[in-house]
Amino acid sequence: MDKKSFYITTPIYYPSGDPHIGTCYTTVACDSIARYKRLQGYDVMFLTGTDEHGLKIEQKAAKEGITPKEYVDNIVAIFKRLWGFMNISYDRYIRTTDDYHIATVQKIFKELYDKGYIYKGEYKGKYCTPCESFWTDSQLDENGCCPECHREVTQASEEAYFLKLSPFADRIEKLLTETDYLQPANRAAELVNNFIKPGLDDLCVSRTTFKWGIPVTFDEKHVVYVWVDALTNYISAMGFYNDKYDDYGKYWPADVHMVAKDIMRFHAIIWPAILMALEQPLPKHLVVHGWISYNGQKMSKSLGNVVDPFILGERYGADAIRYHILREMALGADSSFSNEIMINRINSDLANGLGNLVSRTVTMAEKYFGGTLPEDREAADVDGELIAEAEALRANVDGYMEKYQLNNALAEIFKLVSRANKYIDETEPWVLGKDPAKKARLASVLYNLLESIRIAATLLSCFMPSTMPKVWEQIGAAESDVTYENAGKFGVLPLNVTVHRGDILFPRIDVDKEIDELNALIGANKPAEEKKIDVQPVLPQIGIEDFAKCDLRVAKVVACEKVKKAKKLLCLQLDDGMGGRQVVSGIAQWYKPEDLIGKKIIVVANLKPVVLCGVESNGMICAADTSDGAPSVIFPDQSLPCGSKIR
RNA sequence: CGCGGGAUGGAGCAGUUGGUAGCUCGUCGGGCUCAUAACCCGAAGGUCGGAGGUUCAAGUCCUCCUCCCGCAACCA
Repeated sequence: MDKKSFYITTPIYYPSGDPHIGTCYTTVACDSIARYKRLQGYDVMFLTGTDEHGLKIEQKAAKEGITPKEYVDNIVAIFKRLWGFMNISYDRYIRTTDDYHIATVQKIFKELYDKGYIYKGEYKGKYCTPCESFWTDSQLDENGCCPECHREVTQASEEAYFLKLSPFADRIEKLLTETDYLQPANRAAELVNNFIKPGLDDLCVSRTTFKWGIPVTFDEKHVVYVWVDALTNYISAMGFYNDKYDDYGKYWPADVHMVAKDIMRFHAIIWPAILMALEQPLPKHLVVHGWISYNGQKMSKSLGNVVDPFILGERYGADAIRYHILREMALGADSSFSNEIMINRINSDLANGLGNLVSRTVTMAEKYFGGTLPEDREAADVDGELIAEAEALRANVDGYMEKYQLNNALAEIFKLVSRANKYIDETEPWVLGKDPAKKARLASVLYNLLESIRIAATLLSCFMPSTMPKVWEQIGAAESDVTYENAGKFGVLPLNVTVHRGDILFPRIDVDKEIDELNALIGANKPAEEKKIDVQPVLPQIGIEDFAKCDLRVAKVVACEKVKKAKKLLCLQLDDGMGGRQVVSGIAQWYKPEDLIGKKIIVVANLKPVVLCGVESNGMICAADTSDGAPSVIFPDQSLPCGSKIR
């Protein structure tokens, strides 16, 4: 008889940098679901991979003087090493540079073109000739110039292919609002209001300005632009329109695409549209999770607060990291990460709770019975509650797993761990141990504990796959005891089970000491990173007369406040030695008003006035760009008089 | 009035279809000693952002307001 199939995917990650804790979260969550489904007996297909084309990759590779393929090969190796390290049990790893994927994309592109969903049009935007790149207005730098080379851009257009989305708008809206496709469903409003109601724009799906992509077969100067390339990985990996695999009929439609909220839009709107155009079935669920923030801040490479999963995993073990991020992260919402929260969680749940429970139970079995329980038993009323909870656990966990609420599933399992710890206090086995007449009762108590542990550890093995087998070993459970089937039953271990005391499962961590050491590690990394500033090319030469046009002056900040309605703007009142002036500067994220008041700074005094967010600005404050994107205001010699001219 | 999310004991969060406000951590007190200074019990601590309204009854529904966080706009 055929097993029921279950197909789950992570996004394919863009290898423009090393993987971090956020990519880790998605992947670990998918892995745990995949393992749970396997435990339940499903025929699981778990797909992950990398999205390897695009301008950014091409440029990064060029900068390092290697081919794009060499560049992505290097990063993919890091991804795979991390997934190995984190025990990710993916069944297939797709790279969009694989031949079979390329073949699929080309066929799909041609089919959509033949059907009339893709048409040739004009792509308009700001174009930088030296970089051969188009930029949207929001990508341009502060001077309205190219964000890469900071030279002027021109309004230009190029020929490009577009995918029609409007024919699918109604169906997509219904998909989002009337089905359980999108989870959590409350995000549907956001999508509908922002993208569908204003009218779906046709999507640019090809480019001629870079080469690192999949060529359009019938128009060689075009390469396929990200959407049709990346999203179709979910079906090309199953052999759709290619000869590499033959599982499309078996696994498609996918049961779950899991993504972070930043790419929800593409999976909620564009991907269904592509499938509708291809007349293929739609995936069953799109599960969207939030971001992990670090000490309340958004995690970003430029802020230097990206959590490196390798460092943490080496210190605490992959399972502890897996547990922490799964336990802390509620499905829909963002969650904050900090070293302190993580260590406390590991200590209280894993070391004090589960690890200690196993330790004390196994120790008592050895101490009182030499490791092997006698077969005589004596039940008592207090046993009932524990046993009932243990027997009900699997069904409760199932319920949460169905809804992909992994944090709640884990909470449920740890309730049983707590209950078992309490049971030890209730039954006082150390008292029973002193009375030879209570041997049978003591054996019952320890057996009930071992059984509770067995059930919890069986279910937990999906979340912490490397540690739970050690638990099984310690409590004397055989492989046949730790099945899904047996996780729903109490009384599976043999009556005369033999335990084997082992190493401490999760060592307790000294919080203060550990945090100091982690901070030291981060501190050690910082200076090294600062050396890696991308030095920007020097602008074209100018004559001294051009420079003389800039009137730079020393001025003192006499007052400073945030501009209302603007997040990034500070409004400064300056004493420029000429009666004063008001300047608006986009540094509110990095400087507080009190940081600047009373200080002398350098101002470009003859800049044309502009109005920003309704406030007039007469000049510009000089600041240096730093490696992390934050400006660093230049403070001149504070004894200089206001109005001093700089040349 | 750009879109959306949020505001609940010290911290982080639950609160389903409205009916005595819960959980985890932390704090304080007690118990126990099998265990990884772990475990168990108890206590303190909240006018559920503010103001109105609907209702016998609102954290939970309606209106207005304040503040925070993403995205969009402004980083001269």
